[in-house]
Amino acid sequence: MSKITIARVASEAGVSKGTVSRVLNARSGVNEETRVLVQGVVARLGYVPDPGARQLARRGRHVIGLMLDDDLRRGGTYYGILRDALEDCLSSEGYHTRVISTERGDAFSTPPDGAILLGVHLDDPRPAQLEERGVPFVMIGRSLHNTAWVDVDNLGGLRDAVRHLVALGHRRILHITGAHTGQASVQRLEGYLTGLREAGLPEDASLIFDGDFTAIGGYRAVRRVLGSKLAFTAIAAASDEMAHGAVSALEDAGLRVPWDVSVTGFDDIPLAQRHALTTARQPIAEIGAAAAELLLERMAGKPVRSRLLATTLMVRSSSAALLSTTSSTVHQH
Amino acid sequence: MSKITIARVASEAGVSKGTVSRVLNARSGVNEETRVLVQGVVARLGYVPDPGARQLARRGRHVIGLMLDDDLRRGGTYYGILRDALEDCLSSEGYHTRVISTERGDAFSTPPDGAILLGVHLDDPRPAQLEERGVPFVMIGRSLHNTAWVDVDNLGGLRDAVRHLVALGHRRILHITGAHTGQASVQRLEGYLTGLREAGLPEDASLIFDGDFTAIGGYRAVRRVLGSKLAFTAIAAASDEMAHGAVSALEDAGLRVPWDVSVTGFDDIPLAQRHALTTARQPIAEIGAAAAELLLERMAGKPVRSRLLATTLMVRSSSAALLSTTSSTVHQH
DNA sequence: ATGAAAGCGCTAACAT
DNA sequence: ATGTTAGCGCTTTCAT
Repeated sequence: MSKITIARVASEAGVSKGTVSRVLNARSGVNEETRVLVQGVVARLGYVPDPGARQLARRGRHVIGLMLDDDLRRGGTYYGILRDALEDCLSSEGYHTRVISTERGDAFSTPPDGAILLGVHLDDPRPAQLEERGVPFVMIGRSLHNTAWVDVDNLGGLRDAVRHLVALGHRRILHITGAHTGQASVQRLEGYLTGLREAGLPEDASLIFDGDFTAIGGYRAVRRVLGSKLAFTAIAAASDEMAHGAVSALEDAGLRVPWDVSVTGFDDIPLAQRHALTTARQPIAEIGAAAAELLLERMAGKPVRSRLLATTLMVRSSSAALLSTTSSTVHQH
Repeated sequence: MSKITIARVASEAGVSKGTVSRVLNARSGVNEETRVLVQGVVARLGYVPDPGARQLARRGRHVIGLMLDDDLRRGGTYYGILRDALEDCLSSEGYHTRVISTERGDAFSTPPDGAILLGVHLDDPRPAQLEERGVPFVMIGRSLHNTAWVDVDNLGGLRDAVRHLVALGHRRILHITGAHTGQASVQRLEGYLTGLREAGLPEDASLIFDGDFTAIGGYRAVRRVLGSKLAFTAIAAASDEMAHGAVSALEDAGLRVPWDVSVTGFDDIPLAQRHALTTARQPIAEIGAAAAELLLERMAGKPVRSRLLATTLMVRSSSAALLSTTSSTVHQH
């Protein structure tokens, strides 16, 4: 059984390759009857156009650069999934993804035909460089530039976590922040504050603890909290890693999650599932898909668009209703 | 400036497209002089072959499957780097990498022309499935099967770390193991024991602590150690994550690294550099390159070969010579 | 509205 | 050892 080509579809439908192509690409100027006929044959044969041939014939260019600094690339979980999602979407459209390491300096020896930027900083030179060279691009994460971007609703995610905790009866909710440098941390902190505000709870700076997105950071934050005799019943961390560290520290101090303290994370990495952590899930695959879509639009010369994707609160067993006794409030053990 | 094609390279080099193609694909039957000449022009022009056209022109589809379970793919650091290395090597040979998720079950709707297997378990069905379908493959990590594999010398790496600690004067060296299930953990433990044996030190089961490859696991292991009044001056952890957790726990207990305790890791992830951790570096990119090479050999019908890659001990400031006073031995604080 | 034919950039036979 | 040429599967003129 050899591969099904457009020629096969054409002959089987009794039309020319050109007509089949027109149908495939939803081009105008095809008789409704013929269109239906061809679509039928396509479906029956299970024909899938060859992406490579397609791009080749379209005379377009086909290389998409995935630009990131090595640190991010080595940074873990997020990158792998995102990369896979991106590749999935783009390769089916006939594009080929190439990783361009900022550090290796091979950035522009051969500019790609389009680019996806990861980990863009405020004074990042890449957007300007690409602009200058006329390479269309989409950034993952928001920016001030007037460019296309895709981002997750960090604020909304943390706000949802706080809402959830408030609904469970919690009033003394701590927040462990991520690294100061990132936009995401700032937005998540803002989400935390928004959640408190919505619930009519006071914003109390003493409830906010610095983390660094690592499990150890979360662990240590809780250690500090416990050392400070602060009263609290819940912790909304800015990442799953930190939430995991926080849970561990609570356990090591003899507190039980969720009975004594409720904890929520952010991201929904596999670790969150393993530890049954309530968390705001980032739709990483969707972010990749959206980025691919927007980039293709840009490459087609369409106007700049951006997308903010919502998180989904995954309620698991690290959060529970506050017991209605006053004694349940945790004081220094 | 229009796109640079093989024709452009050919004319610029004063040869035919065929010759350029032969050079590009490292085919035999090209004069050394011409080869160098063409390579020069390719480099000067920054020519990159169009992946689509390439795939189209080749008869077969030339698709390499990257098979892993989603858990591994989401597992972080290692995967991202490896994937990049693999893609680098394979795409320059005209192959296209496709991620095949074991869980998504799309494994064999269209079998790839070759496959790289990650995270193979003892009773993994994939090797047999591939064998049955005649798909050549290479596994990353050793196995009992008579198949090609690439692996890092886990035993040697840990042994080197222990040797290093012994050379610094350490005698009471702890080991924190990884997850029990993995081959890598077992081999690293074996390396630890080998190191002790070489130095004429006794194998003492009470010096071995269970970790789980996470920072929190390392942190907790050290907590247990400190709670047990065990005397020790160094820790050889089976991963950087765990070493990092161990260092944190030591610090939190008022001990200073490396003055009071020396710590070594394994992997050399970016975190190890940030925290100046002495560690056995895994040559991840080389592993990818070797896997690509061996797979290409297999696909060319050459005999099965395997490769064991050495680690490199990166000596940084988490390890130091043992002070020659007896009092430097750490007891329960 | 449809068909015929000319490429897109590349590889692989077949010549030389 | 190198040049020549015929496609690979598709889109896109240009005819009809």
